[in-house]
Amino acid sequence: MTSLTEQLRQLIRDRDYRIGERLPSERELAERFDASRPSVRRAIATLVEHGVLESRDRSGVYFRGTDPQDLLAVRLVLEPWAAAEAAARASRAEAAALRGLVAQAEAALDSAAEFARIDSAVHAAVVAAANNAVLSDLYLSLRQRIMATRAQTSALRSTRETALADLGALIAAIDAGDAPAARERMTEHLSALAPSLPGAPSAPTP
Amino acid sequence: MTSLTEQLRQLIRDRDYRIGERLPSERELAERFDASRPSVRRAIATLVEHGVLESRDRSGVYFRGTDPQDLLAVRLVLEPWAAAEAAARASRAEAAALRGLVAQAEAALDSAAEFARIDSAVHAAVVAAANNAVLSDLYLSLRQRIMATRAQTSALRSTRETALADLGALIAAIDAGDAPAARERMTEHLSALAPSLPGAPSAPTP
DNA sequence: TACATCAAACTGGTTATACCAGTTTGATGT
DNA sequence: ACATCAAACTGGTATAACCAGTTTGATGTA
Repeated sequence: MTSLTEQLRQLIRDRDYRIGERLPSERELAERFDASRPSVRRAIATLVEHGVLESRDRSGVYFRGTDPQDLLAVRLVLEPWAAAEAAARASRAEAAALRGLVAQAEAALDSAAEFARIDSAVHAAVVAAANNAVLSDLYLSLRQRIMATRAQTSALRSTRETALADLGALIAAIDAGDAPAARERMTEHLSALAPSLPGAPSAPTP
Repeated sequence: MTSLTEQLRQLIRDRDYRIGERLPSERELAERFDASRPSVRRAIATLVEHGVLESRDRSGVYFRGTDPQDLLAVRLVLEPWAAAEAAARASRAEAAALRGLVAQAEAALDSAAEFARIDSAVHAAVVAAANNAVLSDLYLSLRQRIMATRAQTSALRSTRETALADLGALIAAIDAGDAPAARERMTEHLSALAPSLPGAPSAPTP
């Protein structure tokens, strides 16, 4: 059973809405999802609250999109710090869970989609291990945006292998309680997402 | 004209709810605010989304509260970075708006409440000047929490004078495009909030 | 054909009402 | 004093209706 918010997010991703494009009306979405209009409104409100959609009175609901560079910039500020906090504060159970996730990632090297799912779970788990309730809530919002954005799955196996090595080093640093190393590893891992951004040079510009 | 969300936030602050305490039922709130239950539900949902409230099915709506230390820790990560970005990217108009706000703050030195309001506006303006849409949205969430928390107004005039000096230096750094200085000034300014936190030593502990 | 006009259809926002199924509560009987 | 249980209350959901702007497309005109 998937929530209506998730169904809506899925629709946005699958139809590949462009920024500023209008979604179907609330009434049509309700019919399509076989739900009531208030329920659809609630799902829309959630995504509006998280900056994914924009609702204009008497006009329609529009895809707001997210500037991938803005998103990555915020992640590069929050997540390395979260990793450092996790290294300093993570409980034994949280550390064990992180190691388990890395093992799962290794087992999922063959599937781009599955690997991406687990990678995402690692990020969330690191944030949770930082033990900061405000940060955890903020990250929920970031996840909504990350997931509504075109999936940045690493299509190449070699890319996934690099990512796995990054994650292993990151979790090892957290496990060892080495905050500076954890911060550095997370920064590296996230920076690997930059080249896939629109406008990033695939070859040096003259 | 105040929004229902704001009225609700005000209620929470004025009645000084304790963490975990239950709010009146949706039906009672609707009657009290002279609004419909769906409208009240929408306001509640907003505050739930922002981590201020928690809604338990068939039980009630509860004040979730915010750990002031967690909140300050997140602000100390995001806002100094935002200040640095603002220094690097702020437009002439944004810089002028910031200078205007500082002038307003100076004029409001005599009123603790008014000074707090302007100080809050300065933080929001600095974040806006960073020109990062994701950051701006996240900060909306932080503001909800900041405002729902017991107002940390600086009761003493001397404290306000110190804060004003901090702000002046901060805005000057942004104006000059000096990112490292802006970062440092924001860190200092926020750190001044720490001593008022519960558990902070008012005198050195032996 | 090209264009201005305008009415009808459609939009999100709001309210009212009713029902559901668990939870809480307090009166009841022992 | 205590266990029992029915009634009141809770948030979650659905249906329906109305509002007032927006959008759209058919219409009539030049």
